[in-house]
Amino acid sequence: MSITDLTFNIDKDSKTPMWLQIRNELFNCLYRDELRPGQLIPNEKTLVELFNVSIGTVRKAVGALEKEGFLIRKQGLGTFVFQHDKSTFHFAYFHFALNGTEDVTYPDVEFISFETKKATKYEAETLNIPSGSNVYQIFNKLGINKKNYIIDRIVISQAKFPMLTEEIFKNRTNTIYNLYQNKFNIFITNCSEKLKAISADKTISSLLNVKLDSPILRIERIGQTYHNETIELRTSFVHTRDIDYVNTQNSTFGDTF
Amino acid sequence: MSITDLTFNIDKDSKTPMWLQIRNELFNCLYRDELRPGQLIPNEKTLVELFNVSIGTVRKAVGALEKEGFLIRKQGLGTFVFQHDKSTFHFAYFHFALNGTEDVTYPDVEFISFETKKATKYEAETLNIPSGSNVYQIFNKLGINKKNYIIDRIVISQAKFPMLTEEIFKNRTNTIYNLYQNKFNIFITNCSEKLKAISADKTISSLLNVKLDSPILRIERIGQTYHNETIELRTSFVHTRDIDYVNTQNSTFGDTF
DNA sequence: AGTGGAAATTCATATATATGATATAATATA
DNA sequence: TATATTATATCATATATATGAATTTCCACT
Repeated sequence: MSITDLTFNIDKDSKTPMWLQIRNELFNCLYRDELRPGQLIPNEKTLVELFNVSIGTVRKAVGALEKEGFLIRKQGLGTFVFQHDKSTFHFAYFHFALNGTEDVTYPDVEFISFETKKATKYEAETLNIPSGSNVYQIFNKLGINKKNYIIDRIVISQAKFPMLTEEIFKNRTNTIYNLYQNKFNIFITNCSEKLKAISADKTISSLLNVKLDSPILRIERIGQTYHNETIELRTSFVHTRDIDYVNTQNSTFGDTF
Repeated sequence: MSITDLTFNIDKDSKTPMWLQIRNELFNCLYRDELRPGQLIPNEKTLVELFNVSIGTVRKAVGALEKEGFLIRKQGLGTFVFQHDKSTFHFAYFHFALNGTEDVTYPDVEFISFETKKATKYEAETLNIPSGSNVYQIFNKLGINKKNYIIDRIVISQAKFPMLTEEIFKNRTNTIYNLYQNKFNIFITNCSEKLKAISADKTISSLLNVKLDSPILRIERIGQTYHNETIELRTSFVHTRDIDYVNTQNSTFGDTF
């Protein structure tokens, strides 16, 4: 089923602007997977016919989704659905820079372990799965310039990643979100992070090679899909002696006004 | 000197689009203070005459500055220059939420101390002032629901805030950035934060009422103006037992692609 | 087979114009 | 005077259209 076979009804008299209706219809196509990551979407002329509006209105709708990051426009080529990739990963979800710099460099990732276990109460609640159901728990070690600073613990529902094995995970040739996207048809669109300072326990101190009770930055990240279904719970334990968690907010505004 | 008295030259043959040229001209008016915080800018028709372009081009330029947060459009009223205010502060620069919630509430602010001192080497470098020159150092205590969780230490150049006194600072009726804006004509437009986990020293532990060596989240925030002149160095020491530093990134992207 | 250039495709910029929505100001009316 | 109505100003949405820029495709020519 191609998107050009669908019919869309834009209500000219609705109180929501036509461009927003079109933006929402396109968004739903992304959500319903009628437009897949990396795919070329119909050109502007086709969209004009599909939605029966003028080209300016189509451009406003597509422009909105582009600003939101769901679409990528390329002059002379076409407009594409965003996809997770090494090139797009870079600054999107990795926030660390060496002391005194602002440069967020690509981390070295080293696999530690992959296991199946029962979800804790918190994990089950967060992932919105039955209490005690199976989850995969994966540990990674991340570093910069050959020095390890971060332990990543990933928890995902087994039910949502049915055929995932340690081999598949380890042998991926791209980012983890790219693996979710390409092998499991799960597309992470937004993340929320909560940071605390904690003391290193025995496990963390040995993994990060720091003293017991050293101050550690703990990041709980929740990765969600288009409609805020929580897919991944990722906890990072960071030794911040040599690196900083960097958060730059340009301009005058936060989330909303 | 009103902006309507100025003449602007938009080069129709330039490789930079006309809308961007207009956006930049308007931005420079903000930067040069020809358009001041809170001020109503000329209406679209006037801008059309001023720049000698069509209304669509003007709207694209203004729209860009609106997205960047420098301008606020109000239908039926006009377009205004953004200003720092209690209402705009709320989510912009305060990132903390009580455990288990996502709600970033307005903090209680309690004044601790105000003093003049010589800048340390790091402070002088960061603020780009001569080593050893005078700075104000201000301590505040921030809390939520009557419980204090955060110690804020503000360092600003005395030279840039010539007549600032403890009284003026304490008696402000709005946010600190509003004080900078209205009394000192200094407008903070962007912030960059660097976070680390550290151990509470004697001072911090007593101020935050925690044990010595408790894990503390330290945030170094740099506040800058339109053209990235660093104005303020603010260090927050946060007891994160009951609160989280929250960082939500909607959509798929970080700073850039 | 390889190269260069023209053509086609697609998004980007820009103009001109009309109508609608929203907030304020001015006016008329009770 | 107080209230309701009308007018005005301003931004928002939408259409129609023309030209430009970037990229790929294709074809003629060597």
